[in-house]
Amino acid sequence: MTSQAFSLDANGLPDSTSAPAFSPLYQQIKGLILQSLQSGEWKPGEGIPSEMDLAARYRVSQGTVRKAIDELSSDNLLIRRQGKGTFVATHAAHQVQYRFLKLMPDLGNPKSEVPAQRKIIDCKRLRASADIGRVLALRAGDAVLQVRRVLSFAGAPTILEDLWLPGAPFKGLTAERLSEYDGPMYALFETEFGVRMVRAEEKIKAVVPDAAQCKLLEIKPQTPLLSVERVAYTYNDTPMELRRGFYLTTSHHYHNDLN
Amino acid sequence: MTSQAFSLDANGLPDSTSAPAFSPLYQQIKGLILQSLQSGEWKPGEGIPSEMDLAARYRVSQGTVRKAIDELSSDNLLIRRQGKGTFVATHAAHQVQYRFLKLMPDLGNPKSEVPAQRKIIDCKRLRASADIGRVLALRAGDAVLQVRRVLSFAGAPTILEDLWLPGAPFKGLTAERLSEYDGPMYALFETEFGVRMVRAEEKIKAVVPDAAQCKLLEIKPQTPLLSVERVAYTYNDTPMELRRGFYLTTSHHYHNDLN
DNA sequence: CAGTGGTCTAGACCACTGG
DNA sequence: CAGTGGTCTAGACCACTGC
Repeated sequence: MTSQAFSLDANGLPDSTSAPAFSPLYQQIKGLILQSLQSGEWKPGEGIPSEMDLAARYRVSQGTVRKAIDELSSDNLLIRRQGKGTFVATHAAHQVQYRFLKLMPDLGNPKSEVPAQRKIIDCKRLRASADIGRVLALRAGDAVLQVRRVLSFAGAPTILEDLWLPGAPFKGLTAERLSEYDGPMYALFETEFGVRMVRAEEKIKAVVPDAAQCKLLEIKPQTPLLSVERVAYTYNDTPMELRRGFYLTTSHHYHNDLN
Repeated sequence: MTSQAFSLDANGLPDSTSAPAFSPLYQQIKGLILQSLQSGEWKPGEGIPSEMDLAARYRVSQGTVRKAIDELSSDNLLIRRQGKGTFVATHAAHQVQYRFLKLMPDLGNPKSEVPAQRKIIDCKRLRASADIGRVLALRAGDAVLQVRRVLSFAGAPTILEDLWLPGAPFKGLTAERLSEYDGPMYALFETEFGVRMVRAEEKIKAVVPDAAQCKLLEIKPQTPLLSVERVAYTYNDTPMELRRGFYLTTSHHYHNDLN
């Protein structure tokens, strides 16, 4: 790919052709950086070239590159570290163990939380149902990986998760691989399958568990649970995971900041 | 207040006194703008001076003011409109009716949702309990306003809310005022009491309703509900409202975007 | 048309990191 | 110390709004 793939010249002058859709230079730079991230030119955890280097590469000023990186940084795709450089964000960072998990203990601060104990209940391949296929943008009958697992905190089963992954990108994922891996599941997806989850949407309801769920979570019937249905996306807004979690909220809560 | 209340000169040179805590100019400008917002110099919905005017007022460049406004804008305290100016954010904006309410209908897009029907069940003054007082940063025994109301969508009772407000700032708030007002409650707080809610935190659990709640929401016992406990803050991180909502999630869900 | 926010540049200097 | 991101400035021009 050339370093001048965008349609404005270095001074931001628009094409002479009538172009009602105006896109600022820094947005186009942002797009180019995004492409390099998708293509794997810079991998999660690695550093990207310095602002000056990128400015030279794209033939724009440092300020323009800066604004592009600013946005990618606030989108949590890049992480800036003064004096060191700019790095590709990763779920494997030691700092925040579970970036998408918003369940917190009612008492005590989250940081002192002991790491969750994970147990894979089931992991099998099957054909996508209509519902699952639609959410994951698959064709009817495409292969899907289905996983069920339980997370326990301090020995108490607290989260039951069913998740569905498109078969193709996750070829070779087995219960063993999942069990052996010590760290966030999304970190394994990054290192083993090159799939980086960028954002997600959750729909939350209150539900009554069925018998199987009661048994796995060791609760008595009628104990209300939080149903958390998550769709996680990679770059390009491609859905790559459907996950339905059932959270026991007797001593935990789902935390959300509004602004 | 002078226009030079900050401790750096116009070129950003630090005080000669040893100052281990470095604060960039634009952060200080941000603080000054924040003060003007708190003091009511610019009221919700109104426009603030242009970037050039503010730059002159604070004796800095337009770019520095710009960066300050950028942050306030991404904090949802200001709203920029190209060609028109920069305005103080308000809950009264026609566009987004309920900025803090994340309950969405399962079917149909949120925008076509009919406005909620509101009904005040109860509104009384009492002394703060230990729990409430702690959350609202009141002294034990301070006056507190307690409100209970029900929101219905398309005729179906869906949300039961209990809320507690500090008595002093909301002096004069009655069930009548609440009932008569047509619009978001937070908009009424702004216009009638000069209290602007800036951010909030929510803790969500799944619960079983009691008899009174079943009756008000017209549901049968054991129907699980979402318990949404919200603390809302004004400027300065001052807590100004505790609200406990019970959401019926049979045909609605709590929506959350993760990134 | 003037006035607003939005983009872009070029250059200077500061704060932080690591060798 | 050199290299990185972070701040600040000054000036030019663009896109949008409303009179």
